Amino acid sequence: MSLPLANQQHDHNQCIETALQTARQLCQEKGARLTALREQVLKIVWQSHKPLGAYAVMDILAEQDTRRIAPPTVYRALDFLLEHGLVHRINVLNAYMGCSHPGSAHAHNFLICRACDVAIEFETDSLDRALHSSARAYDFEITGQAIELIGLCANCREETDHEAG
Amino acid sequence: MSLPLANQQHDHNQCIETALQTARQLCQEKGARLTALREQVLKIVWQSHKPLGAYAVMDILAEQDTRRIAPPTVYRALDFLLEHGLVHRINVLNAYMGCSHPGSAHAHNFLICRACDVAIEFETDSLDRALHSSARAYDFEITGQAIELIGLCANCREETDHEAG
DNA sequence: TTAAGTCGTGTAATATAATAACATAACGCC
DNA sequence: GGCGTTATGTTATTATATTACACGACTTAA
Repeated sequence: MSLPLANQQHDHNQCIETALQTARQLCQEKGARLTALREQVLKIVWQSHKPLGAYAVMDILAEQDTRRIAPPTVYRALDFLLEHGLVHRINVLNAYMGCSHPGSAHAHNFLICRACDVAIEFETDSLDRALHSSARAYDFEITGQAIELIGLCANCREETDHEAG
Repeated sequence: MSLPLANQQHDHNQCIETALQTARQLCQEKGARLTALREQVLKIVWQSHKPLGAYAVMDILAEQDTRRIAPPTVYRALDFLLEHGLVHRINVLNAYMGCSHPGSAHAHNFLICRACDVAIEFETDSLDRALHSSARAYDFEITGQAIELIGLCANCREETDHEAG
């Protein structure tokens, strides 16, 4: 199995372009208004594969744009994007990142590297099954989930090994 | 399978007592100092099976004690308790709750009822296996995890059903 | 028994994250 | 154009968490 794109050298502009295109299409289909501001925020969040805090987004927004940007502006845009599945919130980091598979119904599971901060979105049937079977065992109805694994990605572990060895 | 204690009528004083006893023993074994303040905070966190915010803990502490309590006091105590596995942090709620199985090596998975706020700690082999197999697939080394499932517990779902029906 | 060192706690200020409440502007539709 | 709805702007505030430094209590060893 090959490593996820986030861990490889890749043309990230392509990631951004794809994300924006998909977002536009999905919003059009749903009749949701992907306004200039919302698209700008989505693009900022997609600048890298690292989750970005709301205030970081705000700062970048302020740089790109001369007008003064206040927190609600950013949070509203993020809320819109969250609602439509275009970004995810990483709770352990209080941060936001672009969704890699918007549109497709899928669970939101993350591997978060504490060295390089990259967050990798993944899904597996076995995990979903295990989660639902646990919930069933406790007679619990799942309506949302936050699965966040912290650790070291392949790249960073390599570097650490080199330093150590 | 019977419902977890948190969902049943039970003598909660017993929960608290057990938690405190276990904590004292574990700390003694490890040479960690469970000071009066730390024990007091642990007891407060254990007042219920609902995660409690740091500032809520602070308010209760202030009520119990005439001296003024500042945030660092609480956070330091919580940090100590977290370090020694006596409490958990629930990220989706920015809140803390007592650990049901301190001392035993175990993963920290939670079912969080959004109606009654009770959080149930659970563990299953299949979930652990699925998590580790996912991590392996992405060549990722797990060092920490936050598995938080949001939804409705059995009790609350019953009530909702009654209302609806 | 005191001096030095460590660890725990107190205190003030500040950083970071998020929301409330209300005003204004843009858009979509007759 | 006028009207209702949705989006954005603006100010203030709340919620969560940390920094930095001071003080005190206990530990150990000269």
